[in-house]
Amino acid sequence: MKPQQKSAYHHGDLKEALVEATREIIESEGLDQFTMRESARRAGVSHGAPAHHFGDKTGLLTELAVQSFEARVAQSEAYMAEAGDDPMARLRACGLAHIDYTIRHPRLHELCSRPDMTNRDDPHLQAVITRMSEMLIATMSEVAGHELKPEKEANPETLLALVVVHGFAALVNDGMILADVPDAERPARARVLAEGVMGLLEKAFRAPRE
Amino acid sequence: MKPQQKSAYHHGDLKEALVEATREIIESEGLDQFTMRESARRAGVSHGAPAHHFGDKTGLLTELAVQSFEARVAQSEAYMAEAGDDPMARLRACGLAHIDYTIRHPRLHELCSRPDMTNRDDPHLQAVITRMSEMLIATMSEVAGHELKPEKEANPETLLALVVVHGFAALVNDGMILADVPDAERPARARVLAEGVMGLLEKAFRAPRE
DNA sequence: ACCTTTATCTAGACAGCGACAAGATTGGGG
DNA sequence: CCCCAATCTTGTCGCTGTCTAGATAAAGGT
Repeated sequence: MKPQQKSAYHHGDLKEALVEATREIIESEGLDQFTMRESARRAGVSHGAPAHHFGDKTGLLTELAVQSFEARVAQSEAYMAEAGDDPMARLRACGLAHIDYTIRHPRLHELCSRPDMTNRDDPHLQAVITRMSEMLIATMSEVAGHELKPEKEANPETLLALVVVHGFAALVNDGMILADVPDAERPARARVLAEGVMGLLEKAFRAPRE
Repeated sequence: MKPQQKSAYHHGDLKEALVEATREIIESEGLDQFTMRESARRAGVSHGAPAHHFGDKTGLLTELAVQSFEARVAQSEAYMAEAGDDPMARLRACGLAHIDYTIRHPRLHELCSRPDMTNRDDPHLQAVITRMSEMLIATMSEVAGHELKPEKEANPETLLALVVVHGFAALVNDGMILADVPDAERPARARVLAEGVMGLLEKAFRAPRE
């Protein structure tokens, strides 16, 4: 019953092994270096095996994208739990968590933001994205003091928060800032900069009634 | 001397024709649909012809990226010239110009932000990116009232401006907002939202001395 | 006018890719 | 015990990017 290779056939947990191999390829070599055949090679199976579990290339990548989103949400929940009960502190923690995850896993984030490589109609993918959106709206609602509409573009504060988190991480990953900083130090340096930007932002947040 | 096809050989302006074909493929079909062979087909030459002018796939895409950056910078300059002399108005125009270009040409912007598909060491590419950065710093310096350092991460205001422009456009192109709006209306709708966000932001900008 | 040089483009080959189909192997339910 | 369904292999197809050698045409010197 162990998920070891009992024989050439019936690997035991090939599906997860393929996803894991794919994650390793993408995180170390980059998204364009991934091929189904290379994943099969690393899992020690033939080049046609992955198709049986995932249908096609998009299917495999979609499964990895789902797992990445879940890890992102989990990290965000952990940061927020650590932040205590103050709504603004929880919002900051949420933003910093997303920025941190995006910078620590730039290739996975790239995968997650590429509709041409993932199946946007996949129910698991839709579910985790929905869950992530609801988390944000709930957090923003606590700060606002009343229930906000689920449409993110409905109120400028939600939009601004999204824009800053998304934009800051993208700026780092696109090499427009902190490009010369070693990878290991980048998350810490980014956090300092992000806190500075967020400090500036709170002026805009604390005076919502003009 | 006309750049028409004088004969099968010596197209006359094949290099530019290939770049143009590549632009059309990418803007209409997407970045992953582009192949050197398809560009050659559209230009009416053999599959090996592009390599002579660009070396390899990256060379061709780099040339297109350079042209895209130049168009972006040109549009930004036009918006700013139209905005008059007020520094804050010029900064707003600069930001709106970048957002507009990014949303109108999402595939080209994707190309420009993918180091794995373009040669970052290309001198033309470096030149136009440098020119773009200098424009931003100069514009921010006018607003600040004194000369800012060229490092974008040096002062929070510059960073925040970058973050918001970059992030807003990315949010739209990633389908996280305005996803249900038809392509034709999206730039106009985005502009309204962007002006709203920028209005919120000016509170943070107008009180730089805490 | 001729001939050579050089830039340009063609044509063919190669390995690697994703997808598909057909077959081999294995484990579990009747 | 046996058959069935799930799992994995093997071979094939058209496509890709890149490399090579060769064909063609324009330009320039004499």
